[in-house]
Amino acid sequence: MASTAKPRGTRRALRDILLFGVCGGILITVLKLTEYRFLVVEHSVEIYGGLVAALFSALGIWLGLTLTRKKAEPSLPPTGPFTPNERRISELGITPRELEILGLIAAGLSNREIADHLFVSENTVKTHSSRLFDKLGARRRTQAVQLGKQAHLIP
Amino acid sequence: MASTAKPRGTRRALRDILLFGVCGGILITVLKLTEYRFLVVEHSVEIYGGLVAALFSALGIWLGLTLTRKKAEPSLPPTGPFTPNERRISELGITPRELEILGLIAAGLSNREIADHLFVSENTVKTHSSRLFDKLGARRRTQAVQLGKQAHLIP
DNA sequence: CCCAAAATCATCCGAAGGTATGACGACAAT
DNA sequence: ATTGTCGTCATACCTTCGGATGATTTTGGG
Repeated sequence: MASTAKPRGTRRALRDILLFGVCGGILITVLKLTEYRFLVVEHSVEIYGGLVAALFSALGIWLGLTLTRKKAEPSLPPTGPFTPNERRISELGITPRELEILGLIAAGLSNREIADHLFVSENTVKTHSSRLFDKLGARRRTQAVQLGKQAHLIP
Repeated sequence: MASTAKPRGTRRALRDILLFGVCGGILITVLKLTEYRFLVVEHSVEIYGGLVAALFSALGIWLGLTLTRKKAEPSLPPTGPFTPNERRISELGITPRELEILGLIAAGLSNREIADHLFVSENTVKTHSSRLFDKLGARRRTQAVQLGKQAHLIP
């Protein structure tokens, strides 16, 4: 509990302060560099700063977009180009029962509903799904569904 | 300006940019007074440059993550035939933010992760998703994903 | 300027999900 | 007969979700 001390209210303020500090440092440096070379316009430093800021924005956005595009999906074991259903299933050691439960999870059913649908106890469903998540490398059922579809384990 | 929900994102980005420029200008002024005292790092410009690069990356990532497609390029059609079916969206009264969160839920993210990704609090995400579930008629997030895909709200 | 919608954040609390561990029976392979 | 896998179930404990509610702020329109 202490590990996740989260002052939510400060998030926004923190952002602004961070922005302020960061751009301040950057501006200082750039100004420092440019000043000793071409800058002889001490009266129009503001304009120069604005220019720098614009350049920063452009490059920053580009950088951020590029990075986000890259790390879209961190698939773990798919070393091959394409692995069919059963191949991947046996690779991951997923049992038929677990696969069946994955399908029901993807259908949006709760553990309780799955248990009723399969005529087993809810604990059993939990055990299966736990092992399934472990094999899939998922922490949540939504993630398990995503990974399962991605690996063509389920339609 | 295609199907991207344009209304409030532009203004927000504008505000950030403006803040950027303004505090930059202020910093410059302040700098003008201080640089004649402490700034004696002319010999370590390289190190300073490295530092700037690091801050650069951080700022870039932050910017890219925040303004992912709020003010990005208008290249939407060539990416894919994904039609969010705005008819049903407005029918159900789903706001852009809620739709965004639905997408992240479908990606398998937890509320906490979504909050971090969008730079808002977890409570906010919960509020959005709660209303989203209500509008979709879903009781679980897995069900919301299923219904959302079924209604072509998400790819 | 005031209003409405949307977005933000918070707190409480019960429900559902997930982890860890252990156990038992069925069944196949060795 | 021993071993291993699979399916089943349980108990305890913690985390995450989801509902309900109220509040504040931002933003766009009249």
